[in-house]
Amino acid sequence: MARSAPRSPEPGRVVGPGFHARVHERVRQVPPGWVTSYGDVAAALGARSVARHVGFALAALPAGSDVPWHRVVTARGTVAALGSSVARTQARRLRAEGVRVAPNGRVQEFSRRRWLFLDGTSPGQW
DNA sequence: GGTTTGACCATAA
DNA sequence: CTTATGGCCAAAC
Repeated sequence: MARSAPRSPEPGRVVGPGFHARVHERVRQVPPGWVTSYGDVAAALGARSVARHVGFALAALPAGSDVPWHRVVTARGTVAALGSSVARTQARRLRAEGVRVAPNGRVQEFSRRRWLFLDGTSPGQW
């Protein structure tokens, strides 16, 4: 049988083997010009409480990845880790898509640009 | 195979 | 507004 089939988390659990891959897949669904939050991605995967792990999964992305990680901000609509090199890259890439980001990292009209993953399966629901 | 490293969120005071 | 706390664990080294 499959000697290294895509592992899945144990029943009742959201995080587990392959978690990073599932996070990346979700983030790929966010269209240009839209943003979402770590917690929203976590909720789409089944549990808001794992928002932190979504951050971990994005931090683990290799440079040059096709995952649009820059479209993921905090639940308060601000760029995370402000001041860091990734934050500056993120703000630049967002502005390039027409998303206005204030100098303090706040995404303007965040609630209006927030992508909600309504197309996906989210057991957790809102 | 144990240790290290990570970009969060809700709530309370 | 700030600080603290509990929730959460894979992947790379």
